[in-house]
Amino acid sequence: MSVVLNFKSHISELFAHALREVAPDQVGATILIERPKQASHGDYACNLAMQLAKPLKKSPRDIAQVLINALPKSDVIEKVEIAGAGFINLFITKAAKQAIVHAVLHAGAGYGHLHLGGGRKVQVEFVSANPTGPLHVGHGRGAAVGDCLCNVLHAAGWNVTREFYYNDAGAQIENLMRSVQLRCKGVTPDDPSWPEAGYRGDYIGDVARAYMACETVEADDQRTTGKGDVDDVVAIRHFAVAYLRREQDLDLRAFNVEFDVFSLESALYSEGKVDETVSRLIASGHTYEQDDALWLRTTDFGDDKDRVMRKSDGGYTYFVPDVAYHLDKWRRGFVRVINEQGADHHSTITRVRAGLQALDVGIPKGWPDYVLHQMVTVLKNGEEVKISKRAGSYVTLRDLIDEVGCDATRYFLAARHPDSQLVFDIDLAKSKSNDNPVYYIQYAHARISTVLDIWGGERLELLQADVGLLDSEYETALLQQLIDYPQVIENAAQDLAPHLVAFYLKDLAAAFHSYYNASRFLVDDEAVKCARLALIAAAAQVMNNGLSLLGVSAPEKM
RNA sequence: GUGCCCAUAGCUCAACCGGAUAGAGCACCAGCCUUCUAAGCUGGGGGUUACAGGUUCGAUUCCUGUUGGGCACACCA
Repeated sequence: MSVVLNFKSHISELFAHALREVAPDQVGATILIERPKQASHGDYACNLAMQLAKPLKKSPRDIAQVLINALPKSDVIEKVEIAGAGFINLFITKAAKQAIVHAVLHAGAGYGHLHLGGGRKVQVEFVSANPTGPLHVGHGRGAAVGDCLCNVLHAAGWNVTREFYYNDAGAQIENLMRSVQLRCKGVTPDDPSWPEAGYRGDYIGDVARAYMACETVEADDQRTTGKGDVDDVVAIRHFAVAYLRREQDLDLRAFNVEFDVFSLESALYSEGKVDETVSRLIASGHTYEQDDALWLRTTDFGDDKDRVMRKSDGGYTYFVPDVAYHLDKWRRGFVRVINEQGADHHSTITRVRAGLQALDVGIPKGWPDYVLHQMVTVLKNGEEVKISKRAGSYVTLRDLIDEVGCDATRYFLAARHPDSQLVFDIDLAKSKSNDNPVYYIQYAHARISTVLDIWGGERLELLQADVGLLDSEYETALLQQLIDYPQVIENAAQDLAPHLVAFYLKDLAAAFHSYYNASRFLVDDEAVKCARLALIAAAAQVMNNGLSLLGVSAPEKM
């Protein structure tokens, strides 16, 4: 019997065939195969007959019967039923389900890898914090969601580039430099002369101390040494950015997030890309001068008002280098770009897209894609935490990692739909109890590791297992979970929704825990033992694969 | 005032792009360890999917409006 790995697409093909036969003029109909919520409705269901009822002017149940008669033979299908208003319910044979065990064990870490992306390039830009302070919780959410999204896209067959863009030019850097300079001179934020917009966190003092002590920091493949000269604003600026870039890098490393490319706003200026973009926009005819400023008519492209490009003081507004940056991405061959950002930046989307359209260089209208995550609030002892010692006005990512660990932080920040506001409950994330989903999943993995350890046999033996012995309701449920995994990857990649992986893993762990409590694995009957161990080894493999997408470890012991 | 996001069990959240009886966990109640990890499992109660309309065979899902919460609305970034 041939092994079918993706029942959904297999069944979909069967129906496509039947549709061509039964209603050749309706081949445009979308064939949707779904998993019914109720087991009595089969393993998969198709609603095609109901869709066709109107155009064919026949009752759905009649059409369903005709479709079923035209379905090609398939040895993975046990039976087909018509139910309800005209649903076609399909039942998969036990043997086909059981075969998943060997499929998983053979594929190993590759199980769940798909070819949806076809090796095409996609760039995901995320975090992109300004180098003006430690990363905060919001950046943490961006890092967790973005990194997990990259992993999911990679698993789905995309060639992923992770990119971090940092604004090392512009007003906020001047502000940073001035704040550090003041600290160098001994002025502190509680001084009345401290600028309203100045940065007040303790870390500014650290930067100042390091600069005055002529320390050397390494960041972005460069070594920068403090000059100790309080009047050299260029040196202070350079050092402060390098110092904070290094600090952010360390935070990211502690969070197990790595980037392939760092892009600098300042480079867009020094390489002439900003000027070129401005020239192109002027040439495009979408700009005009007014009040000593240069404007882009973004209203031509759906914005609610036009935007200033060049201020009356001669400087460019933020969105100009942003457009230049995205033009650069396009030219680097990224036909697909996804920007993961905090929702507080959503207003830039229209502007950037408008700017790119105005360039008229063939960039598609909706390019690039965006994933916006909503705000994070941090809770401890039932109360909102708003400050940290180091940063002052916000909770840092480092605080969370130090307090609850990398695994739990990543899990909680990635396990929610990005569109929903997130409450990060520190007490929950720290709790080593069954209300903590991270431990729940990891515990399942550790239990399997222990059982396999006690067994002590060679993994290769499991490949010989007679999986036909896996027949209980618990085993069937677990088999079904393993079968569903690739579909989860597909959905997560398509919807840019990495949280689906987190929910899936909870379900997978639940199916295993139930099985564990209901059955013994290390039984006397060699064949049964082997079959059961093969199944849980496969489950552990999928847990491993899924957890690695989340960037969460899969411990052998707990 | 305008735009974007959200609203589902007491709490935290799901629901496979419109499907069949809306699901988990926590909390509450009642059970399960001389057995491979009880950080686990089994059972129970708990819902007008914020509200009001609309679209159709069928709506938590799509459309309109209302209410409530968040975010953004600079010649800031």
